[in-house]
Amino acid sequence: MALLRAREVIMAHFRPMLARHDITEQQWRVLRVLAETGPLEATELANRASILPPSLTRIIKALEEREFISRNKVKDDGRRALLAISPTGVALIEELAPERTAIYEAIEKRYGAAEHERLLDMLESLIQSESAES
Amino acid sequence: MALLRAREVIMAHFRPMLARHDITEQQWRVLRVLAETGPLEATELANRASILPPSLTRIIKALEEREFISRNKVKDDGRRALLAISPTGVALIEELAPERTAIYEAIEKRYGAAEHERLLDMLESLIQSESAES
DNA sequence: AAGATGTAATTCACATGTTAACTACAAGCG
DNA sequence: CGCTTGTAGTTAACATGTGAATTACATCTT
Repeated sequence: MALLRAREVIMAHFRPMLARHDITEQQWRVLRVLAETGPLEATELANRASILPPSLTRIIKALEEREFISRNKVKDDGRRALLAISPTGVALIEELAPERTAIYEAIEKRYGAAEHERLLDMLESLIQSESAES
Repeated sequence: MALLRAREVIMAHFRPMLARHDITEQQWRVLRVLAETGPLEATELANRASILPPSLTRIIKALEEREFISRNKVKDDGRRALLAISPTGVALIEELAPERTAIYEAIEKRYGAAEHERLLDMLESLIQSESAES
């Protein structure tokens, strides 16, 4: 599957950066979503980060132990909890941001900025056409 | 990452079929590669199926136990082994082929055949431009 | 209020992804 | 020949993907 291979070659560029800071790709995704969107409940976070609930449970646990995120129970509903990125987490994201941008720009340079954008549009379109199924 | 989500929505269509026959997506990929290409050594098979060696070792073991594939050591080199799909494996692939085709055609119908082909070309191009790095 | 139903999150079991270390064998080199 | 280097495959350790079952809590219904 071309989608699989494409994702592999892209992520290969980011892995050294993530390994240097001892976080996984998924942990990074979770932190980025929280940094960009603000505090979220677990279900919403799982959707936005494309991570399944069982995985998210484990990731949250790991990130909480390292104090990159915090959790606060929602009153009025004992099930839910609001997850928020901590200052430490924000600092990590900000530290990685320049490198992340540089990597993306390098990819765009090789592949072509216009192609890159067109590819993203097509992928979004594909996701739309398929995810709208009953 | 759009690539991740796109892959998810596509594979979601195939999972019920695979679950019915009690094989995983990766096992299916391995069998298809062997069916299409003929007997291969493990390294080559791993590359073609986009599966890492440790995963392939486990998958081969599982497929061997169910007698979907066979392995024969290469004489002159005690390390290598030729992996080949068995008649049982071929039968499984052939049984699934029509359904697989139908699913792809349904996707093309929703997304557009021309779009689909263009997307594949762009993905291949991206893979080329990135995988050629030193 | 008690029971049925629904929902958020977790836990379980197993398969795979990922990196590093390791084994077994081959090929080159002094 | 014995040693080094290289290569194919495996094993180990840990994180995530995946589907099913479970827990805890809410809400609905009567």
